[in-house]
Amino acid sequence: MTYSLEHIVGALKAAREEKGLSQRELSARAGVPQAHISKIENAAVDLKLSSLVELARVLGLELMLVPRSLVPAVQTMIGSADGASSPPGETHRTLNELKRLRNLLAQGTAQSTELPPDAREDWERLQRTVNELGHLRFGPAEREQLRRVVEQVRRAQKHPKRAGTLRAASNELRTLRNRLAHGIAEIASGPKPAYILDDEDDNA
Amino acid sequence: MTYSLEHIVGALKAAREEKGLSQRELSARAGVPQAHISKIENAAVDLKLSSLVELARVLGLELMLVPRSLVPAVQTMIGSADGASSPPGETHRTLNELKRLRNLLAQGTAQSTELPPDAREDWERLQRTVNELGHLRFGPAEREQLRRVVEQVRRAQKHPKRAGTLRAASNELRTLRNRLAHGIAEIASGPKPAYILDDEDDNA
DNA sequence: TAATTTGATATACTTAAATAGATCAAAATC
DNA sequence: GATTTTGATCTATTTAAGTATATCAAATTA
Repeated sequence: MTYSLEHIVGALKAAREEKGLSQRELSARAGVPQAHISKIENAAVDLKLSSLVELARVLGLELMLVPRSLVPAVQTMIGSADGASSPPGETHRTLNELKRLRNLLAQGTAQSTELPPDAREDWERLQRTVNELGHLRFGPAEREQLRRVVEQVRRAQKHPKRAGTLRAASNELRTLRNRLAHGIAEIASGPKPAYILDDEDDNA
Repeated sequence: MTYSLEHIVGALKAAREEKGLSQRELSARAGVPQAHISKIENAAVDLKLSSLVELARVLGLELMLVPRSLVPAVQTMIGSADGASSPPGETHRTLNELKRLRNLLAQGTAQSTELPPDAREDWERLQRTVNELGHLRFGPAEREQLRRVVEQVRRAQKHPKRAGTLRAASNELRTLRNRLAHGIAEIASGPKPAYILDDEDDNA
């Protein structure tokens, strides 16, 4: 296989991992069997253009033919867009942490109607907040804070009647969200995104 | 077929035409049958990645997966690199004109040994000069001048004993070459390319 | 520790890309 | 006007992508 094929195939795998998807999850989204995805990522097939385009689309990528002389410049652009403020692999871990939290909240949703009103409010607030985090950019410290929130939610689910744990988790997640939203404004020179905040915790 | 597939296929055809190649010529270089190239360019097959990569390579292109958000920027870069100082289609016509001239000179080479020494020298000078033109950038006026040179060479071949026609063609081609080389230096801000010129017609 | 998920590999089948070569009408060239 | 070149289409054959499904060992999660 030529360099270019290996490069394409490697980029697909990296993009899948970057999005925190398993091969089975990508399979479900792209309509391609998991076994075939494994072969593709291992360059064990010479895949068809339409298959490549579909996989790329699901992963937020577009296939382009670029004059060879411009390849280094384009690679630099891509690198700048991807690498900003996260160390390698960090995005993957963060997405996995967010996934765990969403799973916990999804599992517990049926039970949350049995909670006292205060706790149910915390639960819903957690769900709203976690949905606001997906596009924000985490560092290791932020991911560690997210992990603590996941722990707190897990403990709260184990002892539903223990007062305050869900509230603490909700507050900490909100703090994390505001801190990240604030940091994004600093990184992105330009007008800040317009947030409509439901809480008084507004540092923007 | 999705937009992206059509885009890729269109870019291949445009690149082939830009280089002044016929489907048969591309076939010979890429090792793909002409009939298949026709189908590819008409989106009548869902071609394999290895075929695409090979065609792209021959055409001076590289296949890249680009984040969707960067596609407009990359397209702008590509447009700037291609479109500089030539109107659409101009490069194609110029390459065809250069091809004609090369063909004429190649056909006439065997006979040129029968020419008087002066005329033979003009012939060789024409051949050297035409080889220096391939990478230079023509406008409509320059292409018209090239066309006149092709006419002059054709006439010289019809009447080999008519004095001066070959010399006139050789001089005009040299003038065109120097003008283009000079123009290139003006377009490309930066150090001028280092030419080693065989003639006194040195305007650099 | 047990259960679940993951990526890799296998079998069997269907569909189509790729190839070789020929041929045609239209366009371009001489 | 005659010849050559071009892009498109055709037939027949071979090879392999794509699919469905199962299974496995290793890794991860609970």
